[in-house]
Amino acid sequence: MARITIEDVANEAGVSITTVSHVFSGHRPVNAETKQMVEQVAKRLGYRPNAIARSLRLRTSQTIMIVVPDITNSFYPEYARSIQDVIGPAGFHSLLCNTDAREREELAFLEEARSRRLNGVVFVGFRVEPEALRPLADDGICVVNVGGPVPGSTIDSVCFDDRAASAEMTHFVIDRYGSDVALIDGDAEAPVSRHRREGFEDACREAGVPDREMVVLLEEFDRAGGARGMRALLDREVRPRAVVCANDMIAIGAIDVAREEGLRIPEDVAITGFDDVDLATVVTPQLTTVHADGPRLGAEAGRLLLSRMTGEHDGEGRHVVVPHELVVRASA
Amino acid sequence: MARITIEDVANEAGVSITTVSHVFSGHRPVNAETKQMVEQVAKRLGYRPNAIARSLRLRTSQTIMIVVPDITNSFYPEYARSIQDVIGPAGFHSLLCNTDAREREELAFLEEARSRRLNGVVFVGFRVEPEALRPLADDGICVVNVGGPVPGSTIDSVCFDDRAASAEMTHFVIDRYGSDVALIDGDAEAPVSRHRREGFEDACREAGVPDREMVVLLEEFDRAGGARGMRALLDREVRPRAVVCANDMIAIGAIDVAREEGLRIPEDVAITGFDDVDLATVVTPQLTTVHADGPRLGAEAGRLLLSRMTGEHDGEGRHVVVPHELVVRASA
DNA sequence: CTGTTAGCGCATTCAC
DNA sequence: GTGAATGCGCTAACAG
Repeated sequence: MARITIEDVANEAGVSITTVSHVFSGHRPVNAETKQMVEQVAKRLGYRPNAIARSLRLRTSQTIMIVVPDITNSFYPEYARSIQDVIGPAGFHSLLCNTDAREREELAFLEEARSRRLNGVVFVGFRVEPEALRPLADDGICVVNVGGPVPGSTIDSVCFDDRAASAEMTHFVIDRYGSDVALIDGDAEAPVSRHRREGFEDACREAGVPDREMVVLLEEFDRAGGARGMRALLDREVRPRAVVCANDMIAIGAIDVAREEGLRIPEDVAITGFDDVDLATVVTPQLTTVHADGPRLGAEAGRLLLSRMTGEHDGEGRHVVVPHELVVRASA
Repeated sequence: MARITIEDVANEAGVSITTVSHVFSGHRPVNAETKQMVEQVAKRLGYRPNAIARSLRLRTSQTIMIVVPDITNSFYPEYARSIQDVIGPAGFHSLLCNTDAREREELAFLEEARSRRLNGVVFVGFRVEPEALRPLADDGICVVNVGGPVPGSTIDSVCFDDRAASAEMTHFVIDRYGSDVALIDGDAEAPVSRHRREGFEDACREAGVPDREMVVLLEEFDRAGGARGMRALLDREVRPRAVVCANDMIAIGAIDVAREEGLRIPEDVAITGFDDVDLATVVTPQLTTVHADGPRLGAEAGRLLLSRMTGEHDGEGRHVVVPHELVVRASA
């Protein structure tokens, strides 16, 4: 129960703690016999180096924090896994943190990252401005924002061109089904939703839909939100011919109620998603959606972060846009 | 860039570090004015207590580790989230760790937990015996194993009765479609798969299926594994009338290829899942499956862990079995 | 090749 | 009500 320390090992082995330290770190040559002996003693005693003490001394925890809004949306686990795949081999650990898209949690995790002297943070913010990341960068924490750049900082950023993608999808839908189209968006404030909404509006305007006739609903980025939105849409006097959804989960929810109501998809209503998560090919009909490559996004973010943490890159923040792709399947 | 320490604050405020420490901890009364002043200085300087130093001193990190085999299977994120929901309010943080069901990773995380002097670990092991948890318990780490108990230890455990559930499902299927039934299991070694396989075999035997005619395939616990398994099954001379799958992801994969082959479900083949993840109600036809309540499992695990970490309970490990339920939908 | 020593930043025991 | 001093366990000068 009383933890074995490096000192216990040193005493037992009859050497100094310095020697023990070095047999573990390899930072300086140690006599082969001594080394072996120390290793044996350590094993016998069940010694485990105290990572906390080491972190304190080294002033680095070799760990990063991955902040996501909803771990329940499979887009994020895949994305997170991909980050881990790139930073893990370099010897970094990671904390996966779920904010539920709440401002308080977002801020709390950011503070937490400072407290724990983390080496890096990859942040998907829904409530908090990217500006909130500046203090971290000032503390020397490497950060990449998933979203827009933070000018004049060392903060890197990665994103999809959500606005363009959403506009493309909307154009596609209008071409096929006419301008009687609605959007079920995911969230009033989150940057993603704003961008996807703007893209939708861009396309509508270009198609000559007057502003006042644009149908935009704000729900939540999940299946229940999609269901609510679809119900609201079906209650209207004129039902939309096509429904663009701000992500796949919403689209699934929309499909749920469309089918409940006996509507055929896409014959009666066309429905599109966004993200192209696994679910998209599980629903019937398979979702027409925007393929937003989560793993790719994560890998990109991981690479940026890693190059900064290793010191390979410093200076002004870089910005990379990950390409998306329209995937036309059966739902529209 | 140079981190502000408690000493900086003390100097700037013209008090001792002891005082600063106490205004933050509240562990001893501090003159109201002094207190306010210190707080102001701290804010102005952007002081953040160093959690690492604190952990070293206090010998507790207030954090736990949640180890899962596949963060990409939505069962686990939901489960993990639920653990966090119970331990978070008590002031504990958590690390979510993904092993990809690999022995090396499982062991590495366990060691990691010891190194980091974590307060608790909730472990879902696929490769490593529960016995491997003993050293953690010996170190004073609170641990709950998701699976069987570890006799004579302070390790708590939670599980579903996988074997019974699997047998129930198999019985149900045999009742409906006859004894021409196959199992696509998920993994040769993992305890879950073993139990689900045993349940399947129990039921087959009871139904009079001779051992040598039992069809049991071992694939992986994911969609691709299910697809492979189903293809193998369809290549056989006599195709099974019903296919029991060891989890929902496998079942989805099986459905994918059944539909590709133009088979009707359940008219031509019945297919069942296990877990009842979100996907189960997204596929067509909706999955008949065993509802294994991930959030409930997590909550139970979290409760056990918390009661131990707070010292409310100590002594012999407790074991709780979370009830399951057969959910009959359209696929069988 | 090995050991002594000085902190890393904080909480806390004594002493005042 | 406040402060000085000690040590949590470890690494890395520095000094043999």
